[in-house]
Amino acid sequence: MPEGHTVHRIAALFREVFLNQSILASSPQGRFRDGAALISGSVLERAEARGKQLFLHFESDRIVRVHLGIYGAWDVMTLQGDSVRAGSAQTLSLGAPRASRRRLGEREESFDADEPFPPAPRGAVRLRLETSEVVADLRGPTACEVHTPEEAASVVARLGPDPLLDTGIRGQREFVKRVSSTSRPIGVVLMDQAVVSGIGNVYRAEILFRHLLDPFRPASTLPEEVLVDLWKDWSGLLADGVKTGVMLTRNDLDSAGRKRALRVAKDRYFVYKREGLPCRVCGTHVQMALMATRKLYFCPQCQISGKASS
DNA sequence: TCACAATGAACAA
DNA sequence: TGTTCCTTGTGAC
Repeated sequence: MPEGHTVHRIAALFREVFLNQSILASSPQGRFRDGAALISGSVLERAEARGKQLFLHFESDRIVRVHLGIYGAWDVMTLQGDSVRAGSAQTLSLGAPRASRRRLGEREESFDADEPFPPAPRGAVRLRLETSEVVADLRGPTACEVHTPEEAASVVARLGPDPLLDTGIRGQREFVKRVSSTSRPIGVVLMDQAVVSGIGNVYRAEILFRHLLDPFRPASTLPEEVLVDLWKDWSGLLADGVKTGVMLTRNDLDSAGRKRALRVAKDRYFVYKREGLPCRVCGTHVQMALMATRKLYFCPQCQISGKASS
């Protein structure tokens, strides 16, 4: 996934292309046929992200909640250039108009494709949202459901603060309170969406490294100033991820290195998926351990044994 | 062709 | 703690 930054980008893109428009909804795959029928033809009134959850508010108090899970993705295709003309039957009969695709999910890409618009669904499309100029295909989500406002509210109520929504001191206080009230390992707690929204397996490992924290240390033993730093760091990383579409967590790069890392995934991280490779700071081999059923990467020197006994 | 991993989380026991 | 679900791309054969 699609960690928190991806979902905020999707919400922003949907506001850009779908807001206040009547949307055709369908489920080419069939597994969301009833839900799609409930909303099809109605106007999208709001599109919002909270952590990893996307909420699409349609008329008549119908809210579609989408959670991409570990490999869900949206494929968004828009007509380019003379979009209105290109979409007309007359132009279509002349040949395929040019479409632009943008995928937002486990990997983002954009490319041009010479194919008719709207393109035929490829693969298992759970939900297709469509106007005359834009098609968005959803594949592989963990959750895609139509909610009442009450049901949506109860989902939101179970989520920890999101730095993009809970700005200022309130979000920070809520984060500090929720983290410090549990003795579970900080590496587990950062992944818990009831504690803080939007952090996934990549950001978890990278944030812990950036603060030279032992992932196994009980959260309740961390000083408040460390927790404040963690919150501020997550806020900055999330904002940066939303802006660039990339999880670039290294803060040891010059501008050329940063530019390269935006292109090359292997250059983006301190420890994530770098098991056995030398730590970028101390050269010790990065280790991997399972934590909260997920692969956790860390530097045993920087984060555990090498730390001053503070 | 096939096994497997992947940025996630709900559920059972 | 372990199992299950969702889908696709990759890399080994």
